[in-house]
Amino acid sequence: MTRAEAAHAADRPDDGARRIPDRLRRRASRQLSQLTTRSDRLINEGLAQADARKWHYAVLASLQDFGPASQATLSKRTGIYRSDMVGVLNELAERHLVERAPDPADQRRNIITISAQGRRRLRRLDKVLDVLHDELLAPLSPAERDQFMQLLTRLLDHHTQNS
Amino acid sequence: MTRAEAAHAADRPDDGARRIPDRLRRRASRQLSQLTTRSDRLINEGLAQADARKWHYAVLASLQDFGPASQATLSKRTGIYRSDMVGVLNELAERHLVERAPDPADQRRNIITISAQGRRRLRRLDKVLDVLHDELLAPLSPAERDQFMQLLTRLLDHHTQNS
DNA sequence: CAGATCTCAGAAAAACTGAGATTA
DNA sequence: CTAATCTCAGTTTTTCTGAGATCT
Repeated sequence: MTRAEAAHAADRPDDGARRIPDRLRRRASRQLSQLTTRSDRLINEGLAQADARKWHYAVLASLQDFGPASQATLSKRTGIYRSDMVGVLNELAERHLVERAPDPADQRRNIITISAQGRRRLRRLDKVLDVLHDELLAPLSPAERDQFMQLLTRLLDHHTQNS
Repeated sequence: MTRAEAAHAADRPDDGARRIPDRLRRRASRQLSQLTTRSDRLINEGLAQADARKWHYAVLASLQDFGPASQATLSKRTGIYRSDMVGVLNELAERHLVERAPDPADQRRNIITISAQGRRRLRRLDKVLDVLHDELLAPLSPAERDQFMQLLTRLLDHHTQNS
């Protein structure tokens, strides 16, 4: 900071007691997107070390928790765009983590199934993610982590209803 | 969902009491990035209606709260990349919201100052953002909003220290 | 000379759109 | 004929890199 900047900073109205944080730190949208930038970077780099990407995890977890599904259904569940799902599934199928078979009941659809290898992979990625989330949430106590997740989830549910 | 999918879903282990949410909803990183996607969209569209973008607000707010600054300092404060700052300031200067003058003390620097018109603009944008944040945080009580902000800020501060 | 600052051109990654082919 | 599904090609937006010009 230059001398001019420092001098001006000392003039600002809320100086001294400093009860009110500056505008930028008061805006939830900003704190959210800044934290998400950090979080995404942490997760992406961590998963990259395990030769995975977050979409891989999303698809495997969705298949494990909800069972086999068409690509369109998987798109809705994971949030991956229908057009990007193709590529993600190609990567997963190459590694034999999922199987893609035509739906006998509807020839337009593929039915995606997680393989035994895919389940092993998911368990591995879950462990990696546990460690990464422990780092992400490090400053919070277990109770605070629950609280945080609960607030996040309520907000997200509210904004997901109408879409 | 197809019949096959529904049948399989009924087989999944945690069905019934449903104590444990599915994997994807348990991961803070995922909830965070999904909420941020919604939040960013809300804010961007809201600001667009006022012919502004979130970087405009960030720069104006930073200038108002901390006083005139060089572009490099503004970059650090707002999180806008040094190379993108040029374009943002061009847009703001075109609209006469800031003034860009060479620093007499250091000819490499520009000193950016908010104008009277810029301060009016900032007050206007603050009102727009108040409304948008009320929508973003709608499901939370005032106490919960504080709690949420406090948790967010602690997390962000923790991850901003070392960089 | 090393290092900081501003600027520009463009790479990289992610989100998104549109349309063709196939089938219901 | 309309609508859904999968696929591909490509646009848009945002983030980020690198380097040149100028100045300390």
